[in-house]
Amino acid sequence: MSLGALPGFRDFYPADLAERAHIFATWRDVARRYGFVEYDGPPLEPLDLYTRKSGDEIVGQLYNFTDKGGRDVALRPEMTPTLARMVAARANAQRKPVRWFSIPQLFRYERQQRGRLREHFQLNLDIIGESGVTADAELLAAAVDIMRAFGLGPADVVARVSDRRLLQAYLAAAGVPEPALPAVFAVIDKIDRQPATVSAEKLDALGVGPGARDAVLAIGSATWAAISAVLAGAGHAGLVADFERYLRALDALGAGAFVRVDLSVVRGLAYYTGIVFELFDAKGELRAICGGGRYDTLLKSLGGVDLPALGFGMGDVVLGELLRSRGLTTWQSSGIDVWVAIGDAGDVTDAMRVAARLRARGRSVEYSLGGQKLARQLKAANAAGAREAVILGAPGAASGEAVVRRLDDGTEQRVRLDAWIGDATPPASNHQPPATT
RNA sequence: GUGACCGUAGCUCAAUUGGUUAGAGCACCGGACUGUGGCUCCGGGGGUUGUGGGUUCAAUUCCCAUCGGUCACCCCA
Repeated sequence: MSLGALPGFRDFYPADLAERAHIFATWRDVARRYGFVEYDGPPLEPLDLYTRKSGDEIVGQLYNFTDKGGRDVALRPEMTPTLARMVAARANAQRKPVRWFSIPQLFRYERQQRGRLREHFQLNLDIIGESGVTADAELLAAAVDIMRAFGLGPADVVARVSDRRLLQAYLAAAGVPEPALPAVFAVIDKIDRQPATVSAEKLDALGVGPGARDAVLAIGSATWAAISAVLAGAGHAGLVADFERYLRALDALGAGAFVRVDLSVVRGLAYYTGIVFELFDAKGELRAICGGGRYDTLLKSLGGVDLPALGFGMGDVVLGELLRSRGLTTWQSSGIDVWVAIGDAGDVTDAMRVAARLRARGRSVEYSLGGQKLARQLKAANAAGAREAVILGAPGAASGEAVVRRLDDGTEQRVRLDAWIGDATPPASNHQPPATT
């Protein structure tokens, strides 16, 4: 296996690429329905585009090197810095809000695990230049509609939504000391992945009192009614009203059934400034399918333009695992349209002429490249998934006639070849359900 | 980067717990059923048992290293 792909990198065989193409096509279709337009940037960027935002420690997770011109460069680990640069360069010329999406291949030097490779494709969908919560709702509704487009419903996928400011206010109201907040965020971020006793000990060590500690530990199961009551009582009626407008907007956009308020969603620690969300499979078996939120200060710190922004990333790896586990494998190839076979009196050049004319009309056509007897040709036609075979030079056929055989039920029809080719039209769709044998 | 477990054909798995030439199903290729596919039957290709050492008369089996995979940390853009 010395010739295999590098660890964490994938070979895409035709069946694998069919899945990838299906995912991309679905992403593009929903993005288009929401008015987003596609962009792209270079896969290789200056190293400091990433260190400027995240510090030098991120270098350990980058594919970086010095190029032949002495420049420190890195394969892109994320799209946001590139987006920020591109938007900043033409910020004044863009109609606001900007709705852009991209499907970059991203790279990170990390030890791979299931659902996490060293390379993946990630849909990035961002809205720039709108600070109201309707934009937040629009963004999540798009993510939810992507799930729907793949055939996933509320029983399959849950959107957990939170807000950095709500969480902070809620913790303060519960009695968490102000200086301990960042460290408490870190504990909450891990609350599902470590025993409650460990989380409790960490909170104790941070000087969080017993009452506040219990509130933190139960934060994932706190209902919006309970949370909003606490916040309203603590003088945060404005925050509560804003978030409720967000939830109502999600309902209006048809995404409400997927949404669950869960303040324990922290989304890392870095640059999110407002509403954040994650999409999970409802069974909780896989990693997050999608994550995103509002990052109003990031563009200014990266690219110099001060515009509010929000976006999400959705990778192809976990999504593909989820679709396969749910049996939603509609990308399987449906095979070719026509196989041109030649009988006794036929000649391979006749098959070529017929194939050429059918192909010119958009049909997918194969014929036997090596000389084979008819039984063999039909066997090959069947293996190729052809829907019908046209047999030239069948015994007793008049000049200009051919036999068209349907391969699903074996029925045959004698046709005038010219008329039959003339009737050929492109197939309605290349995404038929898989042909079961 | 740290730790645990696992590596046999393209895929899923065998090989009487150290024993002779490593097998089967599926897939692939071909033949027969005397020139119209799927079924059936027959045959074929394909493995340095991940790799390299070690122990032994003998290693797929035991030991070490290395590479790869899985999982948990780390990290999550």
